[in-house]
Amino acid sequence: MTKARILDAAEALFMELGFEATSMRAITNAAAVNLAAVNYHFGSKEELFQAVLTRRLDPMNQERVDLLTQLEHESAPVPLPCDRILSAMFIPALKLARDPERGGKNFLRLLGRAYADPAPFIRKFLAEQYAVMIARFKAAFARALPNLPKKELSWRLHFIMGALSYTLAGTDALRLIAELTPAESANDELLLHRLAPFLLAGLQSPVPELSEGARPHEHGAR
Amino acid sequence: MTKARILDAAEALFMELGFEATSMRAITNAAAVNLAAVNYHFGSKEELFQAVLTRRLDPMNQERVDLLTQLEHESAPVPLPCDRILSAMFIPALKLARDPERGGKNFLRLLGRAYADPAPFIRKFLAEQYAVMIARFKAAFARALPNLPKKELSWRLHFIMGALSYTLAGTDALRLIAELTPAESANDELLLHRLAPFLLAGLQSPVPELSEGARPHEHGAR
DNA sequence: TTAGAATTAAAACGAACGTTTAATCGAATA
DNA sequence: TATTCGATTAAACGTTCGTTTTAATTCTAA
Repeated sequence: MTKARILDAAEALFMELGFEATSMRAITNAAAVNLAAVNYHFGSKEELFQAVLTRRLDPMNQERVDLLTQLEHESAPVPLPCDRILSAMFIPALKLARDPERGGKNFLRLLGRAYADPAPFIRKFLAEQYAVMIARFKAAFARALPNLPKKELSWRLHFIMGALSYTLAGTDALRLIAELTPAESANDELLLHRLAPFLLAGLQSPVPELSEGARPHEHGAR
Repeated sequence: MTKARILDAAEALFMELGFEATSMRAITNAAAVNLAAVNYHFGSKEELFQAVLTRRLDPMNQERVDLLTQLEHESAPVPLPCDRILSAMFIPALKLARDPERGGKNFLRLLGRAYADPAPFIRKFLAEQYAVMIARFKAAFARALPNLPKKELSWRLHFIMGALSYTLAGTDALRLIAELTPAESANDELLLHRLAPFLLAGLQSPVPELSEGARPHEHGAR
């Protein structure tokens, strides 16, 4: 199927080069299809990019919500604890990373990059794709952390999404900085099982006191 | 000065559009200089981009190292605690964010984006820029956390750099997701004072047990 | 004042970009 | 077999890209 070959080739190239730096000719060459095939099947380069993301992202986010719902039912009437909620976010990502037929790590790296892409159509698309899932998980966390102010929870969710997407993007630059071997940083399972406890500790940490002038370790800035 | 005007305009445009999507003509128009001026003064678009980053990044990382050294001397012979080490990373970034004359938030957003950019010359450049500073901070953390395995520390530093750069990049997309007002997410001081305790908790959390088959909450994957 | 270098200006370079057009193919339908 | 219609092809479209060239202008120092 031509459409699938284009999607596969585009996924790999967008991951490697980014959206702007990937040309239609590079995509169609890699897919061994005619140059016009992308515009015929998808309309434009932007729509192709969205199709590449949707193909994997939609099912994964749905799986996350379904898993969360299932875990909550198993735990009811006790609220699902934080670590189980986090696992409902991580496990579908992990399963996808392990499945080469669904793009595997390549797709997750592409996704991590897309988060930081300034192109408006990408930002808009991601916000729409994630809105439902994030709201669902935020509600779950709010039940697990009844004493955490909503605003603080929003911040911490923001940090979690940041660390997660950044980590999955797997930039080689910081890989070197952290002195991790490629084999280690390419092991997504190991990675996520290190990341989850790290984020969990931050999520469950006490609320910092930010009352006027009472910030810890002020060093004369301002 | 023509060079300075080019650097300022390029900084703003690279931040807003990314490297590939920013054209030389857009830069020189915004800077009100001739199109050829960039190639004359900087050689190429890539070298201009590196010049934009170096102008701010070099002094900031130097400031971080200097501040860390000073705090360690004040604390000696007791090892500097984690929260003070983290503050040596954050305070220079905060000061830069507050200083419009040094690019302010725009530059930090640009920097956060650069982390996720797949372009090899950017990755290479950043790795070189950060290598010294990260090594210096890793040594400081190792002294503060003598019981934490080196490899685990590498991971946690990776997560910290990820959350920090992602947060400073300030993507609008997830701003919406987290239901934070633009005013709130634009307040870098508030942001970093929320992020620091979050990361500190993760950094100081106990080492997770990852011995074979003893992972917490395994859910049948594999 | 003037020679010479530094800088700017305007124009053009070839290459690569995303997209479109028009012709052709291939298989299912009648 | 003839017809139809979606899929594919080759070619060209106009635009924009980063860079270079050439001429004019400005600045500096003798």
